[in-house]
Amino acid sequence: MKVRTRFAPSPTGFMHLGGMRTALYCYLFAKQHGGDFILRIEDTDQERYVEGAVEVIYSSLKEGGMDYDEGPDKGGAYGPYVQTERKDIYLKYAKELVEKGGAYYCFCTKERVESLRDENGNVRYDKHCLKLSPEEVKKNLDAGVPYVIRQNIPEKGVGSYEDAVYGHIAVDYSELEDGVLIKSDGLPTYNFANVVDDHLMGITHVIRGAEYLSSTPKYNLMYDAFGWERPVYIHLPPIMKDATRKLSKRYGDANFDDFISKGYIAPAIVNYIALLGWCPKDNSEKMTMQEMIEKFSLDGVSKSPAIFDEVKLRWLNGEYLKAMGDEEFYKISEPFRKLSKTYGKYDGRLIAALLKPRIEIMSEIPEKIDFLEEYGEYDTEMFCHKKMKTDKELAKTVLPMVYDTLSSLSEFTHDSIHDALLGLAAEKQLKNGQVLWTARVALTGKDVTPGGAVEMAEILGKERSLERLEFSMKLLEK
RNA sequence: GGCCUCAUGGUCAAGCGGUUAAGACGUCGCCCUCUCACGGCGAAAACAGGGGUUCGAGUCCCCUUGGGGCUACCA
Repeated sequence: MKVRTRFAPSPTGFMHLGGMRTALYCYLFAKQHGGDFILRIEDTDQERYVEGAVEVIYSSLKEGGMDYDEGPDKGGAYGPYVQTERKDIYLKYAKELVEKGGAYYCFCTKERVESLRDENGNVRYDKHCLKLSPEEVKKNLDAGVPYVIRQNIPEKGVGSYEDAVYGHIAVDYSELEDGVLIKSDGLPTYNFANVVDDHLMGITHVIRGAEYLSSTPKYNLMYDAFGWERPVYIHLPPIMKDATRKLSKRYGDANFDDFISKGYIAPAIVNYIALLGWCPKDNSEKMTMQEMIEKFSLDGVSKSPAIFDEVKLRWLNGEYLKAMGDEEFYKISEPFRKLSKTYGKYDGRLIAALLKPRIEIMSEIPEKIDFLEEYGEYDTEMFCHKKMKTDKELAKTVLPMVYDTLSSLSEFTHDSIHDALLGLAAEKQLKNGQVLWTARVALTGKDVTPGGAVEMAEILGKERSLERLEFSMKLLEK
């Protein structure tokens, strides 16, 4: 049988990393088995619906490289893929479940249900309406009395199943309550819709967060009552912000889009979250999507919560950046270079190439290069460097030589500057560092720069380099 | 509160009865080097606690502690 998995988010906000990882595992598992990955929108909670959230789900999955085979914007043989568009289907199956004894109509008012609240504040429905005779039910229905449809959970017995990650799970039915399947607005709750849809859409493997671990026996009861085959369950441990808080949209820092705008790239994010809760057999860390598809395996999925570590994500992102071609980095870094005051004034390709191995996320770009535009009076103590064997007196003699050397250059390229400066050092019997350190300080007025004297001169260009050398020579005379 | 569930360095994690308890990030040190970064080498750093089972337990069982989840006409 063909494997079919589904990612079923509710459009209540932005795409957060926890959901992203669930989608990823669904995708990896399906693709590994040559199966289909389906996107279904669970929008039965009208109150939490957020405008635009569906589009974010589409674009995030696409950016993340998780192309779904069927979905609302893609079509497929099992549509529609939006639950509110499937309303009639649920009601039909709910009625069928009532016939089969797995559910029943409930006409109780909210007030009455509220009055059932126990000392812990938990409401547990007392099956009051289960005792209604068919005639009474029909009478109420005909009279248009508002109703919900509740699941009929056995009062005794144990519901158990084998989870592919957590193993044997057993819950006593007495712990479960007769939850609402169809709400008074006629829409189904998640508890019902997911069962009906997963069956109708031929989902073979249900992959979702571990928060459903203990309610799964309720779903199995429905599968059984309908006479449907239960899917394989694969529950996933949560991703945490820290030891006690789950990573959630509420903190506003777990959105995929936020990471993109901070200068992380999608493949790195996806690669990183894959590692939260899963470890490939060979312990690989940096993997392409294709490699992840090949290596994915359920016995490598862990059961314990994983804390999201942005420091490691940064590192991985940096690895991706370093492995990227210069031209590609030049292109994707454009929006971030634009944020710098140097934008448009220097050779963008040179700057990009210099930056690529030195940053982990692209939002670091402006601060790394803005110094190019901040040249001015600086502390000449920087010329003193013990290890380089440099000091101010040396600078006074070296700088004019550097000036002459550079000004005589007809071609101002990395190689020509490099050869000229090293040639100067050799000729004057100086250490490379004595010339280069001195030149770099004079050119930038900084003790730390991304790149050495040669790179700095190249970026600044001949005219600006000479100006700055001149400025530095005067500064030293003061 | 009840029920489900989890527990190896700071973090991600390998391990699936016998190992000097991997690896990665981070931290620190050294090397390379014109600073920074890259790269290379190295170090510190863990089986939550207590009982069993066993010749032998991080690995199996129980309890304790701690964490997470469920307990909605939310998903």
